[in-house]
Amino acid sequence: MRVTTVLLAEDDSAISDPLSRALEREGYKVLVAPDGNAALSAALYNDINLVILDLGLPGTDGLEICRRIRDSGRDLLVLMLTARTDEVDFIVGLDAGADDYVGKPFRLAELLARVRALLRRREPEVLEISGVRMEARARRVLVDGAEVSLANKEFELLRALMTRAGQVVPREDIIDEVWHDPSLLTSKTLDMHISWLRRKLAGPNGGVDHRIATVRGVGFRFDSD
Amino acid sequence: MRVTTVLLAEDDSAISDPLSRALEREGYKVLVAPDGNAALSAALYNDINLVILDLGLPGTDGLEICRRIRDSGRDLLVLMLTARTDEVDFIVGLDAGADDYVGKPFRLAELLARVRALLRRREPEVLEISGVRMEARARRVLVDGAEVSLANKEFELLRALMTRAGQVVPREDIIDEVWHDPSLLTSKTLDMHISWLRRKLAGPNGGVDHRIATVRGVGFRFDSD
DNA sequence: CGGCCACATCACGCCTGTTTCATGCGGGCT
DNA sequence: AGCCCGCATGAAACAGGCGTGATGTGGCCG
Repeated sequence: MRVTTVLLAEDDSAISDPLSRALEREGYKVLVAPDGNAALSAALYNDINLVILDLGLPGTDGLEICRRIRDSGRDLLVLMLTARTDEVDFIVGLDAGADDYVGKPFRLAELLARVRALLRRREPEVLEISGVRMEARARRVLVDGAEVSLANKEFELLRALMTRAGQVVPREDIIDEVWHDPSLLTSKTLDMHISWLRRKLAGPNGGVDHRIATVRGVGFRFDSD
Repeated sequence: MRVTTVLLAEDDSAISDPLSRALEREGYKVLVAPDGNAALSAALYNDINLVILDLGLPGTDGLEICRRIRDSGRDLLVLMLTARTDEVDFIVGLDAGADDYVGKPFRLAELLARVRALLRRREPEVLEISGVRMEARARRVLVDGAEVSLANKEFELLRALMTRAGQVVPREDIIDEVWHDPSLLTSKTLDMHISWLRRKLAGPNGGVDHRIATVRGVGFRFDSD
């Protein structure tokens, strides 16, 4: 599973509606659960990476849900959301095993930033394969020691390939991950970016890049030598 | 990067437990002391950078602990934490030598922000990267040995970039740190200051500055050569 | 061998993010 | 008051990112 999935456990559609749209725009797959039970079962039986959990959910108590999620041993992040901003709740919330805590009202940008920050923990800081070194936080890529400057999409594309080096990554997966938009499925845009990326990876002397292999009818593969 | 150690002097484990987890997540090493004596000896005999000191600690009085820490001459920061939020305490607390003061109940985000802000003061007195020497207390900057005079915002901006040299600092983070005002996010003001800063860093002969790199759509990076 | 299909590239052009210029405002200093 | 400096902002120049249609290429299958 490459695409990050967020479960939004929130009953107020005045919140969940725009928020889920914002999250989708950020490239996450979003599930919405309008009450405690739905949230819990969604969290346990789907492949979720992060739960945004409103404490004021109807049905099972939010804290209880959080605890049960923790007890289940699943590796997912919990970001608590609540109208009550006093310390008691935040303490109790963190104690129940939440990874972070945002009080309402919140700024959308802040919430998104927190989500990004939480998810960043699961990304490796530097990846080095076949002479290509990718430094995530510096957003920098070195090929055989020399820095090459990649555009945003190129960088994401390379990351998508490198994090699964040695395996074929289907076109569809790449598009999900880099463009977050299945409507590009039929487009040649991806090929274009592959082309640019290969050229940059090949170095300035313009040789042919041997690292990104095409698998006809399926996708691409970043070879680990 | 050195590890920053925080001493959490707090007896209520309902607070210290989750709070220490939150601090650890921020990347600090955390020690917990459940009473006054433990706090004092931990502060004096361990390599602590910052103490979060609950005034309501059992054993030795919190203010007294603070004074003793100060008297010991150790270079550490004290952030006071107390249920009593009236200004009398605040005054007394600062008088005892606290560097900052947070009343309960507090928001987690706020406490963490204060901690970060305090620790920023501890940042190295002089930072020297890629030929740029920044003397924090003197508020002076030398580029290849020659002093350049920076305006306030320029200085803060440069500091924000230099303290995270080698990493991309997102526009949003910079604005948080330098302007404390998210409404500037959409504005070109930051770019303006970047522009001025680059010009000054480039030196009088007006060459192009190579140190501050733009990362399109993300932020800026101060390159360590 | 011929045709088809998937992929690679080229050339173009829009659009968004960045840089810079010019301008104005306000606060501190003389 | 008059001046200078720091700083925000609008407009305009500019650059690079990125999607698309046209066109080339090579493999695969009949």
